[in-house]
Amino acid sequence: MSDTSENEQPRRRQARGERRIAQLLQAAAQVFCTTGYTAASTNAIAREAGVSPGTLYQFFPNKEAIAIELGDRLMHEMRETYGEALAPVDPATPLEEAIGSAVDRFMAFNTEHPVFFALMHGPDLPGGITEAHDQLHATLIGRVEGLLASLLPEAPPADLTRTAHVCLGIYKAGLELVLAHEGAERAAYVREVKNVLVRYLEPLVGDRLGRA
Amino acid sequence: MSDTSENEQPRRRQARGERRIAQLLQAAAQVFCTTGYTAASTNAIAREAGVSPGTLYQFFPNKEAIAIELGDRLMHEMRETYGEALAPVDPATPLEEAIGSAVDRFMAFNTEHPVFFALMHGPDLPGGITEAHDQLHATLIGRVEGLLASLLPEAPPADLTRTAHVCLGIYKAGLELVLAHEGAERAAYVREVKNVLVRYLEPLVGDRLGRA
Amino acid sequence: MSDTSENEQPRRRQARGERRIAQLLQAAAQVFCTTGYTAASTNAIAREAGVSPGTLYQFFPNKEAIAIELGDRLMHEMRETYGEALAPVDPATPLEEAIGSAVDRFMAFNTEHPVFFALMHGPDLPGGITEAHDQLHATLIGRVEGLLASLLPEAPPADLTRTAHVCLGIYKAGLELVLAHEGAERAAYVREVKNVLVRYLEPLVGDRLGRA
Amino acid sequence: MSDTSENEQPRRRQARGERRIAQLLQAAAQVFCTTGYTAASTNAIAREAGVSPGTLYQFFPNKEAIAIELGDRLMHEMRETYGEALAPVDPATPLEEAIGSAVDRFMAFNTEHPVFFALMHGPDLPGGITEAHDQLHATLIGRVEGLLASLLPEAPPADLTRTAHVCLGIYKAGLELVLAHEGAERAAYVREVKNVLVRYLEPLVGDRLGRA
DNA sequence: GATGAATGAGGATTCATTCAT
DNA sequence: TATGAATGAATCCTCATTCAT
Repeated sequence: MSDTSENEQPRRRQARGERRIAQLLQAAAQVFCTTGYTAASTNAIAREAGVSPGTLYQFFPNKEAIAIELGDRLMHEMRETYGEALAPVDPATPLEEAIGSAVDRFMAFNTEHPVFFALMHGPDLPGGITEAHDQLHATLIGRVEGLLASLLPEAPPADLTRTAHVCLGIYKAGLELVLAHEGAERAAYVREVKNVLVRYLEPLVGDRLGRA
Repeated sequence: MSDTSENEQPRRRQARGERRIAQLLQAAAQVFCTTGYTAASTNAIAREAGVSPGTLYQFFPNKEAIAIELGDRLMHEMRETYGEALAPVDPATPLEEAIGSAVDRFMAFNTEHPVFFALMHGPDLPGGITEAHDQLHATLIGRVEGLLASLLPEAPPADLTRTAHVCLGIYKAGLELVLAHEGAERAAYVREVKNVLVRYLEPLVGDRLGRA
Repeated sequence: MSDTSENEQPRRRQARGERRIAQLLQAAAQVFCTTGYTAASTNAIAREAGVSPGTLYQFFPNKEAIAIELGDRLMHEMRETYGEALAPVDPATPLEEAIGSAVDRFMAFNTEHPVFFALMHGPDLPGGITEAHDQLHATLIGRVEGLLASLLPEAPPADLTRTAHVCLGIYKAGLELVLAHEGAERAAYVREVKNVLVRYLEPLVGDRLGRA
Repeated sequence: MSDTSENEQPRRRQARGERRIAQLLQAAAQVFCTTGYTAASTNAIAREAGVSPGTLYQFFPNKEAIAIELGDRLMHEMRETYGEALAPVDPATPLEEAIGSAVDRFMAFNTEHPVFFALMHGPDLPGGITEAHDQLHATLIGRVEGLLASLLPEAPPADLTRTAHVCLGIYKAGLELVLAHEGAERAAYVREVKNVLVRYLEPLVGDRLGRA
């Protein structure tokens, strides 16, 4: 009846739940990485998490929801780790440096969280109907747009969006290659991704530099 | 039962078989496009082809085999339509023209054969275990390498392969964006893809031009 | 922990328990009405009641028990509302009036408590294995027998029971029709039910009237 | 290539399928009778039929479809066995005879096909949303209306429909009682059902007889 | 070759019920 | 008491594949 009992009892309960959720998400990450999103089964996720199927459904209504939550948490962690700082770029920063550091950070995060790729890639049907994927994609596009906005302050919104899509596409394609290689070759691919992006954005940004 | 029948019957049978195979592959293309490779079911393909599942298995041992054959035929048709010409490029051709025409041709083919994208994309698991996908990918890489070889005759093979992977990655990412849009926006994305590729390759090719 | 607490605590607990039980039964009524008895789930009942599944099982050992208790309370309320009066009928009362008022009262109760129908109907298997249903049914039959006994004092028990079953069957069938309609049509069906019962019982009762 | 081969091959195929369908429907009838429609599971039906679940789904898309087909076949058999003759009644026939023979025939059919009752009863939720049940019910109402139309040629359609619903309700309630008893008691209930119906319809038909 | 019936394991999801807290 | 997490069998249904005809 005291405040503590009313606050802590539920907290302890929720704590167990939270642990289970984390455990399930981790298992889901594992399974998504191994088999891909489409082929991943809720039963497999539950098995990987060492719980019964019923338990999974106590926390998530379906596979989609798991993917969405996973994506949310990843984006959250990304923001926490690298800060909202992805966006604002000091106009004085040379383009190569800006791109280089952004790519490095993204890559670091993606190599540490391979699920991210699986989620970005999404289901294999061209149009990709999945909410999870769409949501993640939209968030990413937003962040890239933010970054680009600081680099290309005078670009019309439509162009900016298009450029963001192209950059993200390049990054995703590059990421696939990076993840597929190791060591020196991986590093080489990272360099290529940066190159492609820098060279692609250079002319767009050029005016700014020219004026400065 | 006579000798003649032994000569002609098989021919007729093979002809019928060929028709069936074409029919099945077309149906498979349709289904792959609609549902994606992973989610496509052999039963659905058979239904779409208007034949029984058993018939399908008379020509293909499994889903994989269908995808592989489909990829082969697509590559074949691509070669027939655009010729081996993709590769040899007159060293005098300006880079933009070479890239532009190659992208246009690829894009034309891909828009006419949407399956191609589904096959390239393959199942959604990162590492891509599927033979069908791998095979198609390898062939494509080969062709791109060929094209690049004529542009960068002095590049070491490892660099060439890497560059080919990057170019194909850019192209695939671009294709996804192109297919996702229509009209003017689609055209704009096509332009962007060309831009990206040209700007990426320019410095590599530069020496050649400089020398010329 | 003191003696007083042993006297008062239980009372408070019982009071709370009673409230919980009432709450659960009301929720169960709601769910039974919405989804039918067979399809009703204990989890759904608990959710509807705003408590956890565990709490439900603290008061009821299973779904059956809920239905039984619900039936009991309904019968109890029925008795309290309309009195034991259902049974004793002044022999001088004309049959139509006796039947008419009995049907009206039953119908009023049933329209106010739609669960009643769900419970009477019971699970959809012909033989009705459910205790809940059986118990309710038995009680109802008993009451109808009581009513009939006052109308047909000389009928042999076996006939009386049979007649009671027939009357209850007619009433239940009629109730279904009544509940399925509204307004004037509903009223018309109520009239029909009365008609059927009166006409069915008339000849059986006739002797009594003739003799009197 | 001859007509026979084209006609008979499929026929033989279909023959196997027809047998399976009959077998599945019979199994479904069994299961519906035992457990009721709502609680019946497709797996249980398949098991009862001695086939795998997949086989069941080759012929029926879901439980509903099984029930519908079962109902259709039952109605069909009913019509074939007792003829469309249920409807037209010679105006000279005494009411008791007409009702008596109709009830006898219905009862005979229903005792021989206990599923019928399960299907008529339908799922246990009051509103009964099931197509199978609705369809069967509609057909039955239609037939009863036909019968009544010949007895009450001057009744307005709305009354006729209502009367049909009441009669069918009485019959169904009676059937439940009849099926729940055996031997002499069962016979007694059959008599009661006839009584109820005759007494209910007598006054409505009376004019006709009066005039005759 | 062609058919379509048959399989049975596996998919997502639900549910009555139990148990630690 | 109350909670809500946990269970695991059971639900419906699908699918790649095989096989008798």
